[in-house]
Amino acid sequence: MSRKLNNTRALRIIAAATAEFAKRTFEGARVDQIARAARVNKQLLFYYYHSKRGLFQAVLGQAAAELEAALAGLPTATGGPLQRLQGVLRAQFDFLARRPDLVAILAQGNRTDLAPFAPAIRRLVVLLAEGQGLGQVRDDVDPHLTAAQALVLMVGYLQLESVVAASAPPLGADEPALRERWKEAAAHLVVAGVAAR
Amino acid sequence: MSRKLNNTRALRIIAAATAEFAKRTFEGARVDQIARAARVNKQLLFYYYHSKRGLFQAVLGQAAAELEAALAGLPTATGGPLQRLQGVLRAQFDFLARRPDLVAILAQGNRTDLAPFAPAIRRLVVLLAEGQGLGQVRDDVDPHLTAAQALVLMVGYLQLESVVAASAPPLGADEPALRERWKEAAAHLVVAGVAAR
DNA sequence: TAGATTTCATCAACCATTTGGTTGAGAAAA
DNA sequence: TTTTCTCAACCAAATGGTTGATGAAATCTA
Repeated sequence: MSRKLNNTRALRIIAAATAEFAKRTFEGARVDQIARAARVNKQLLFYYYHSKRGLFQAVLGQAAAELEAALAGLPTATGGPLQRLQGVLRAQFDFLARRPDLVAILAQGNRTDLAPFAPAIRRLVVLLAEGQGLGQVRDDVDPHLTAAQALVLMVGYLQLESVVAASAPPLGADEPALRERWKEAAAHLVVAGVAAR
Repeated sequence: MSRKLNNTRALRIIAAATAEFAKRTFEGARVDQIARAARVNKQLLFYYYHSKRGLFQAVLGQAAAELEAALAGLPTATGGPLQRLQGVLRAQFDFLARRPDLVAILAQGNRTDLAPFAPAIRRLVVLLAEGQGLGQVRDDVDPHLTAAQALVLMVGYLQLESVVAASAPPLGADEPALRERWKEAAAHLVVAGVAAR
């Protein structure tokens, strides 16, 4: 039962650590608290991951993997490249919005590690290039730059949501939630910005 | 000489604290290090600001004030609302890019405090509304939302610059630096996105 | 104005608590 | 019986915060 238990516990540890690192930042996170939340002895963390930093790397890696897997599994919309682009943008945003912890972790990762958002960007780049091939996306658009803009629009919003909410909100009671409106506006801005006229 | 000295030291403290908080996050920042960098006794920090958090609030307030002052002093471009909008976008980005410490501090502030980027957004809202009045900005554009998008595009980039750089960079040697290209692309995206057709 | 006193500003030395990390030993598999 | 896993107790270092004392202005007093 050790293997099973081990695995289960390792998962619990990663989950707890993800939450803690996301909420409190690497420096702010307390190893003790992670252990308690995972219902494990603190030493187990060091046994598995050697150090706080090692644990964080594990969390980061798993978060990146999760993101990549989720993006790969997104439903492929139908229609032309522009419509598919819009669909992918919406789906990516929805996923990121549902997993703010991943966003927080990965955004921290950028300081130490390589780009964990790369798969998300790549996906967009492909669609944009495809659109250019079909003459539906303007040729003077740089797919990489535009894809990165789209990502920043999504990730940046999720990190600054309270700023946006605090400064923008004359929003009627029945209006769609700010987040939904953002999603639509961002997807629209990108698509409209690259569409060949 | 006490008043002068006090003031000078207070300034040094704020400066040092801004740098430290920006680089290492509130939790990661070490009071000791701030004191050393400001060449003051550690206790002086507590004498002035009572606690680490208090010091951070002071830093945050001063950063917000600095941002507001700088934005107010931006040169007003000439031309129609759209051109002025583009000018303001460029100028705001330039300023924020030159003061990454302010960005880092203010972005942290959002978790605890009210929106410190509000003045920047307001400025954009005014221009957009003006453009709508003149029929140069589409009526279905929500000025608040669009202004926030522009801000996220700028601030988000500065926070995720390494991600963007790591995932996008097939950039030729003589091309303008990534940051410059981003500035232009972002300003263009926003302006083109709202312009009445 | 000289002196007394109160207030402001500054510091070195401390301190209680918390932190990441160890130790050594015992279960449980293999 | 060797390897893998788990834990309670421990520890040195660091951290935010405190104490008590001391120049030096500013304020008051005679």
